[in-house]
Order: sequence, then C-alpha cells, then structure tokens
Amino acid sequence: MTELADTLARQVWDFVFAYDAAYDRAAQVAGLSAAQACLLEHLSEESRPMGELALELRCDASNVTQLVSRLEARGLVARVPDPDDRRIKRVLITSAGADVRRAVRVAFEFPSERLGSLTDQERRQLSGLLAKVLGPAS
Amino acid sequence: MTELADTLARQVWDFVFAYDAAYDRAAQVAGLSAAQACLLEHLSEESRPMGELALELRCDASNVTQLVSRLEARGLVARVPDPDDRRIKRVLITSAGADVRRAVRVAFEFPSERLGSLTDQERRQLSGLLAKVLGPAS
DNA sequence: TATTGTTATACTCTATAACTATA
DNA sequence: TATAGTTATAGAGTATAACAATA
Repeated sequence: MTELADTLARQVWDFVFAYDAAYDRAAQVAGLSAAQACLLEHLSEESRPMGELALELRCDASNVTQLVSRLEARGLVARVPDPDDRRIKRVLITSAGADVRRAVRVAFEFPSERLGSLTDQERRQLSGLLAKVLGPAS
Repeated sequence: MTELADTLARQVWDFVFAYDAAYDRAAQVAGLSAAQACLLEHLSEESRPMGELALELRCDASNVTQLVSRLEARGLVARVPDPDDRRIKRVLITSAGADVRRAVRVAFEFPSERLGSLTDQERRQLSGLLAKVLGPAS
C-alpha cells in the first residue's frame, strides 16, 4: 500500500511549492530577491566573514560577492575589514538593512497564517514529526 | 509562549531548504535545471497547451516559451498544433523526455528517504496535519 | 478586438576559471 | 604555497513590452 506514501509526497510537494512562492513574494514586497533576503537572514548583530556565508548558503564564494555587492549598493549591508586577517571581509547589516529584513519577515505571513490553523497540540505533533524527519543533523 | 511557534517555523524553514536543495541536485543529475524538471513534471500522456502550463507554474508565458524551447532543443518535448485553435501550441513529452523525467524522480530520494524514517501511523499523522495546513484549496 | 504564443531586452542567480592580496 | 575574496564570463530563470498569427 504505497498510496499513503504517494499522497504524503504530493502534499509535501504542494506545501514546499506554496512556501517558496510565499517567500518569493515576501522578498519582492521588500524590493529584494529571495536570495538577497535569504542572505540578510543569515546576518546577525555582529559582522560575518563572506566565506562563512557561502558555506551556510551552500553556494560559491563568487555568488556571495555578487549578492553582497548588490545589497551594499543599496546601503543594506557594508563590508568591514577583519582586524586579525586582512584577507577576510566581514559583512555587516546596516540599520536600513535591518529595516528591510524586518519588512520581509512581516510580509512572510505564510508560516504563522498556515501553521496558525493548527491547535497547540497539533503544532507540537508537527514539530516532533519534523524533528524526526530532519534527523539529528539539525 | 511563542517558543513553540518559533521552533516550528525554523524546522519548516530547514525542511524546505533541504527539500529544495535535494530537488535541485536530482534535476542536475538528470542534466536539467529544477525549473525544467518541474515543467516536465506537469506533463502527462496527452499534450498540454502552453498557457495552461504557465498558469500552473505561476510564471509568465514568455518564460514557458523559453523553458519549452530549451527542452525541445534537447528532444525532451515537442510542440504540436492544436486541432481546434491554431493559436494554441501544445507541449508533448517525448519518450526521451519521459526517460529523463523518470531519472529525476529516481534521483529525488529525499521524500522516501526522509519520510521513510516515519512509522505508518506517523505518516498518517503528518498527512493529516498537512491537509489541515494546506487547507481545502488543495 | 481579444487571445496565444514569440521575440527582444534586461536583470538576477549561479558556477567556473583566472586573478589579487594576504597569510 | 594556501586561502579569502574579486573579476570576467557564461548559461539559465524570470518578467515586461512590443509583436505576429489567429480567433
């Protein structure tokens, strides 16, 4: 009986499709591409080396260079030197960047809206299932 | 107590990230981009009008033109005329296209691999939760 | 006149290879 | 010699606007 598995696979596909589309729209509302919004999401209070970002985003360093250049041109991030290693450039989100990032988060209603239809117990259930599916490496 | 909601949102984000990356890789194994594989996935035995594909993929018609052109150049789909309306061009998957699509499906182990770690009961649970989250419009 | 699909164009994402500066 | 990041380049995804063919 693989019918259940097929149904589930389809549901997951549909969910991911809707999720991705919603994130695209949210980024667009804030005037960003999804990739740019994603990069901003990987920045914190402190600056971060570009190489670290490339690793986390699982993309080439030259890609990060371009993304950061576009964000920097719009004043959303800044490149700051690393005090210990002058080869390294660190990326720092500006206050304008933090504003835009907040706008993306606000526009990205999908999780709260969709997951909001679940009861507290169902949310716990889903969280447990996802933890099992994602495995220990997360 | 929004901690649960935050945890869940993060888990969903991680899951989608892993899912998307896995689909990218699967398409790449078969020599396709994710968008091309996705288009093939929307074809069945019968040919389909390009406009329908644009609607389902939620993208512009000109985008479908380009995707189909690339797939057609590689012999994976063909454009066939519509017998009733000569404005319409229908897209038909070739047997080579069906082979490649099968290769993508085989390479896309993510759902069966990850979801395979769940028991039958857990799968039913997850399916139910997704049905509720996706809503009636699915 | 409205619709289907294409063309021209432009911007972004992404990777590879060659390069610069620093370690 | 190895590493961090950049530059040059190329292919693909995507959209907008102008267009051709057909309804």
